Amino acid sequence: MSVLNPSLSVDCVIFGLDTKEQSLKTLVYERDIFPDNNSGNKNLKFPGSLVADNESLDESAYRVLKELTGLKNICLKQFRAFGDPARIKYDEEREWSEKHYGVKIDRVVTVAYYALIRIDEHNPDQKLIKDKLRWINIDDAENLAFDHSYILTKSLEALQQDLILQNVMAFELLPKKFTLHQLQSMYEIILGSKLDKRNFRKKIGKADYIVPLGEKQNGVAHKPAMLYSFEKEKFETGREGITSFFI
Amino acid sequence: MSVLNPSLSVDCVIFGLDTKEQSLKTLVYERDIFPDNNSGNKNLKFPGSLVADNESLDESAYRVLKELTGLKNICLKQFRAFGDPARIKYDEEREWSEKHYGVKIDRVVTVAYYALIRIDEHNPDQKLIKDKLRWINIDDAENLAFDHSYILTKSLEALQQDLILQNVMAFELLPKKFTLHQLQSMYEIILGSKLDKRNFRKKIGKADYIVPLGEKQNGVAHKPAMLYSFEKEKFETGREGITSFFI
DNA sequence: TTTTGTTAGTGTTATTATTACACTTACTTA
DNA sequence: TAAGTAAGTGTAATAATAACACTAACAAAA
Repeated sequence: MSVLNPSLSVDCVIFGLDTKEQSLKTLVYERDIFPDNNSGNKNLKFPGSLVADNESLDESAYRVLKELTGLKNICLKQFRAFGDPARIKYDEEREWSEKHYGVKIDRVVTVAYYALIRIDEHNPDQKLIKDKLRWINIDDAENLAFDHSYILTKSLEALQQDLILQNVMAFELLPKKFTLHQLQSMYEIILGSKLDKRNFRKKIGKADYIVPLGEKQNGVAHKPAMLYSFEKEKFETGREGITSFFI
Repeated sequence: MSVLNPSLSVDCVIFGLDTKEQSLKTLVYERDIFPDNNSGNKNLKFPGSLVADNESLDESAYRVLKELTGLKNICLKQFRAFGDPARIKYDEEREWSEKHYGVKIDRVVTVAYYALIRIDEHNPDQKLIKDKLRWINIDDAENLAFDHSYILTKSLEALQQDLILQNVMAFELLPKKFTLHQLQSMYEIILGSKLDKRNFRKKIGKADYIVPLGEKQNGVAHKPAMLYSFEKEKFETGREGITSFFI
């Protein structure tokens, strides 16, 4: 690999939808620069790295994600750069970074990306998960390393706004065949609020890109639900039906 | 001043509302690295500079704007980073940058900001305007230096989206006392489309932060219009009335 | 003083979107 | 066979949007 730029990094905020727990989590990478007992979350940071001199920001983000988590074929979205010279708060953090990357570090501007995946589908590399990576609930993500808690707040705002303004990412989270309950539940988890079932279905009914398959669930301990699929082509061309999603 | 980071810059896309010409312009800085005759817009770039090592991105953007245009007290908004390693397209551009900043330059990631001002109010420094700066119509801004035409496209999208989702910046463009015609006209210029007068006024009527002053224009060659003012406090707290602006 | 040009200002109707709200059905498991 | 669970369905009130055309008040020109 080529030379790393000591003042430029990318960070990936990976949101994981936990459909069982009905919660939204984020993937963090654990280091051991502060002693275990009273470190709080200071050892936890988002997967990220310095940018190499021959790669674009997007390329860098995808590379880093793959190297640090094993995740690929997921869609990252750049949402902001963070450049406070005091982002690196502790001497230990700076020392860790210098040792880790093998370069002298002064200030680092980071370009942040986010992605949204299903935890039960795209699980990251199991060896990494055991060793360094951990899913934490977004509500428990205070006082992360650097300014990463602030980045998390901003990325959640960006995600919610993109979801409301109809981002395709949301649909790509679902299995190929899904029920309206699953779809609604996904919106509720991400937006952090409950939606009315009947109004939700009324709205979905107008979207021509969400099509019933004429096929039902089976093996469930309740009335089996109709399965639906998301038709990307219809979504991208036209996009009639839904005006805006649940503002 | 302190050391400039050779791989990190900020660029400011300043949108200027030209109320007389009913058009949206942008402020560009002219260089002389390509011969005058066949250079197209290649000599034109947005005001921007490398970032100093002790300043935040925001500070850098405000500093650069002031140094290069004389503009201050305007609100810049960061909207994206651009990091294609091939952003610098021509050898001449690289050479110019190296001479200009006095550092060796490989690849530069730029963090872009935009602002929206009224051309007839905040005119930039007159000496600079004569010498280096120029307002150009956004429709004539093709083939600018580096990737600045692409940056312009993206910044306009960001501006329009922010305006629709009710950004305060728009109101700060207007004189303290303004007519509904001026307000509508501003929206039309920025959004690039015409709005219905009656529906517009109906919508504005619901916004409690746009208040009639009980005072009229005078000296105009037509029926004098009621003057209104924008009340920032009411806008920031509550913000009842308008739901979303003209999607 | 009359005419011309210009922007101000106003209401209705039809359509569509939003919100709030409660019961029966179909399946599995105990 | 009962209990538990999610599926699925309709209405009515309110609010938002879109399309549409004329009269009023002023300054300047004729």
